[in-house]
Amino acid sequence: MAVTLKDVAREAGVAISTASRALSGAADPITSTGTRERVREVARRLKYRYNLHARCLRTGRSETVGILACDLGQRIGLAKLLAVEAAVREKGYRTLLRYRHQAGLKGRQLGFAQEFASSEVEGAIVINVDAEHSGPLGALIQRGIPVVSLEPLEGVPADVVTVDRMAGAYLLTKHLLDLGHRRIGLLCSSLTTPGLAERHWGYQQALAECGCSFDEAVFARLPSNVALGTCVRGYEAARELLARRPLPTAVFCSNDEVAFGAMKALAEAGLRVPEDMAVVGFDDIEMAAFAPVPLTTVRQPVGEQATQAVALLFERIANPDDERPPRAIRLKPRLVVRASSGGPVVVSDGRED
Amino acid sequence: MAVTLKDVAREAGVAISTASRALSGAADPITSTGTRERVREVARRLKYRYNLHARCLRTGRSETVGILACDLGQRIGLAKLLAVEAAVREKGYRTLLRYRHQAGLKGRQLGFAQEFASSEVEGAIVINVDAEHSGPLGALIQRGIPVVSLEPLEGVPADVVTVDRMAGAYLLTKHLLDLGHRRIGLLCSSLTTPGLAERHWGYQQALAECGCSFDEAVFARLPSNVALGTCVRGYEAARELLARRPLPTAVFCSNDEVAFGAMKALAEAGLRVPEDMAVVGFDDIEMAAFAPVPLTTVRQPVGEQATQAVALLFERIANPDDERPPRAIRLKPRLVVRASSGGPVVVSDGRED
DNA sequence: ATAATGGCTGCAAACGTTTCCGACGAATCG
DNA sequence: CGATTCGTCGGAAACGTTTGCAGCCATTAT
Repeated sequence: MAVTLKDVAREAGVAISTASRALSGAADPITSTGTRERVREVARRLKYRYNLHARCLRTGRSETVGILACDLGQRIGLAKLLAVEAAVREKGYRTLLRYRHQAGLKGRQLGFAQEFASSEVEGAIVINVDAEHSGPLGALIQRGIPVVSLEPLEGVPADVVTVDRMAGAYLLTKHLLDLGHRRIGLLCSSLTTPGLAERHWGYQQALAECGCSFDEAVFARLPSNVALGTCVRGYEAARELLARRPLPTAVFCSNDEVAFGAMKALAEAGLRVPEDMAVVGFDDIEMAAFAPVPLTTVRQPVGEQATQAVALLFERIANPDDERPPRAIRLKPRLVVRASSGGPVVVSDGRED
Repeated sequence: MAVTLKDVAREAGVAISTASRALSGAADPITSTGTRERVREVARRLKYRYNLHARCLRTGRSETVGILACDLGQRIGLAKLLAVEAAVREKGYRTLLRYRHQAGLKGRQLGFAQEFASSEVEGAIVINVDAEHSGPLGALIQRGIPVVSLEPLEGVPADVVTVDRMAGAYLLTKHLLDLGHRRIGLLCSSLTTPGLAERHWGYQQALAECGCSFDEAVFARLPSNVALGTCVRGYEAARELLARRPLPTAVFCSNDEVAFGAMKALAEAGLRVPEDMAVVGFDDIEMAAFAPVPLTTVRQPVGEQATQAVALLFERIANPDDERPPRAIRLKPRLVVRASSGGPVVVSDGRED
């Protein structure tokens, strides 16, 4: 059906091997200029396209990296996905997307990482996985396929390029403390999940420096049903928090979407932002500046994270026998002060840590 | 390096073909239960994984569909991407992501659709492409690879499953007219791009029914620099619109992100929503309900669109020789009335058209 | 008891490409 | 002028899998 290398060779009057050389090697004069041009002309005329699987089977390289993600409810995750895709493409590689909706998890217990066929991908970038998949990820690495994660991973010997959430949380909390807040609410889905625990530590550290301590009463958990959407979950958690007394004077939201939800809950309760309650988010998605009250938040260096992760991955791919231990790169986020915290609107770059 | 079928066969004491049959066929008793179990046990022990490229080369099927997208700046496009991925995965196929950042276009003039190698994908879903790529898409179809698009496509014989934007725009405009508005601003990037032109028609049709006509003076074009982000572009366009006189009493934004930008411009100008100016968006992204003023908009049936598109694609894949002409399915969007338009908050389902 | 039947299994070809190796001609050098 | 070298090309093997075909053995029917 499809036109193959044999057709091109026959039409051009050369051997298959010659045709292959004429088409693959870019500048190597392993074929004479005459035949090379002739073969290429024929290939163009016949609309020849190489067969991916034959080439990959023969060369042993698939020129593909897998992108693994579990929950892309937040805009920041999608931004990272796109950034990784761009960085991978920059290297001339393909991207295979493997996405597991949270809702679909119960259907199949098998981790999706181990589902990769042999030589399907040469490496993988993990945007975001829940803990249940760390096992399969380990199996992947054991098969000699390098993995780089954008989130902290426990018990898996993978390189990680993370955004220092602790520093981010510290910056935000410090910012609120500097503005005089002493009772700062906390809205997130868990205190123990790796990425979130980090945030909590940063929050607590800033509190401790100020002589304050964490009061469980200001913590409201997001509903676990992700099908609700992150804004809605933030809204629900905020309503729960607002029912308690005494009210905090500020609230720390685990991401910008949650902050949007919280703002709605505050507005409905007749509370003004930031006069009655300050609000800060996390991520600095584009909409943060367009929130009901422009949102003070912390910016994740998405592009840099993707670039570095992909660079690390390709380094591993190029040196498969290199047994060097997993590396961890932590990128510093940047405080973006807007109106929702009530402070003077400035941007400090937070590199002092 | 990797463990192959030959290793499994040798270890199990059977021929390669037997091992293949024992592992591939699920229930066909083409091998005896004894050997099948034995081979599977060995495969499990050796952690055998089939080689993707060898299998695809032999069978001629790659079990992969490509996902093509050009500009994913809006949340709705990402929602569609994820929905398509889920629907494809449901069918047991892989998804290959091909994304072209708008900014990267000038770099390579080659359309990305024709870049697919032979037998790399069995079909493709187009989320969103600009007109420059319609040529390459045609070439793809000519190679016998079915394509289904989620946006209207000109001059390309592909199936399309679109959301009826004209109906959506009509619903929104009618809604504003019913509320007494007669001068309705229009914020979008172009009046001629397929998807947007549709919207404009719906807008004009509703206007015409009411005896009004379109006044160019209420149309403000979004800045073309997509790197700015959609909210910012909406903000800029709205500022331009607000500088003109007489002011419209309502503004129709080409999507929800633009509406966010517009709201900010309105707030800065001291105008209240909806009292001084009503605002409507398009798409109904999650955040629409969490805008500074909850946004009246039109909901795109994302899940249904993805499911139908994938169904159509697999129908074509299953019947490659079927020469039936391209089909077009138009899904009806649904009006979602919130506070930003000033009407009574209800939800009509717009199926009367 | 012999022939026919049918279930399992092994052999080998094929998918389309890359690449090693040998061969051939021309060109260069001694 | 003969020998060596170099550039160019063709032949053929190999990558790992699926699958048509043929052969084998056990079972059943005649």
